[in-house]
Amino acid sequence: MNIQFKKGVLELCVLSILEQKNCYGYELVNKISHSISVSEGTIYPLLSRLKKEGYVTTYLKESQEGPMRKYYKLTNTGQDVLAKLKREWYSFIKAVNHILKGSDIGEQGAIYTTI
Amino acid sequence: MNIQFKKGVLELCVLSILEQKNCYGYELVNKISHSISVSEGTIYPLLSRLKKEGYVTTYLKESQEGPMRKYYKLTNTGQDVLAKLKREWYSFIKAVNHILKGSDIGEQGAIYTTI
DNA sequence: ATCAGTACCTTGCTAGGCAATATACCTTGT
DNA sequence: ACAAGGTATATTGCCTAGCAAGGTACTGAT
Repeated sequence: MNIQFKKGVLELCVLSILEQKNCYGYELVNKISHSISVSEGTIYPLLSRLKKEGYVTTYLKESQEGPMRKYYKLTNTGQDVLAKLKREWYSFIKAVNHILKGSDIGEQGAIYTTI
Repeated sequence: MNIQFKKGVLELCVLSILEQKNCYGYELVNKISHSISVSEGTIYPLLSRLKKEGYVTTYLKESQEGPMRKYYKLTNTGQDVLAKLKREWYSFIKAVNHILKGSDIGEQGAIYTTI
């Protein structure tokens, strides 16, 4: 897994998951790991950043399976940032695929984007 | 334009363009700039890296419009690396779009990938 | 001569991901 | 009782890659 590709994208992923459901850090690591390899040393500092920026708020909740969980909840600001990041992401991959297209077609299939 | 998204992807773009045609640095900056904002201070060090890694070779050629141009040509190793990077890129965006999907459908359209 | 376009390159800075490490809670097996 | 493993949080130091800013130098037009 190319580390560099993830730069900035994990923030998008975390915000997107939090839009669907409040989560705690460890849960996010596991959820994301199904699709993208990621470590705790990445997610926890990222979550601190998101809170510092005002994109999320936190609350504590007890757990039967271990120590306290710190849940993260998206704010209105966070929702706006997420929408902007999504737009940027889709236009970015469109731009990259446009550059790759020249040597792509009929070689490893095509990418069809409809936005 | 989100700077972080570009991390690692510009290498893919440069290699992909060079697969289609030998180019000099300034030309690459202009080509890529049509789709993705990028600066010379990014591309020139990147090209040095690619040469150091043995992904490209270089040759000089005179120009009527200015100083000498340094052309970059993909090596066999470079071709292999490009193929691998492309595979990684496509599987990466597939993974990210899978994570985003939950809140995506019927909101800003869908991304259909066929690889 | 001076400006703009072409063409190359380097320095210092910044952001974000990761391995390693640390802490502490709870359950299960021995 | 206690060790091991899963759950859960957080920090430190390192590395990579992109960028703004600055520098050099050639050519052609004003």
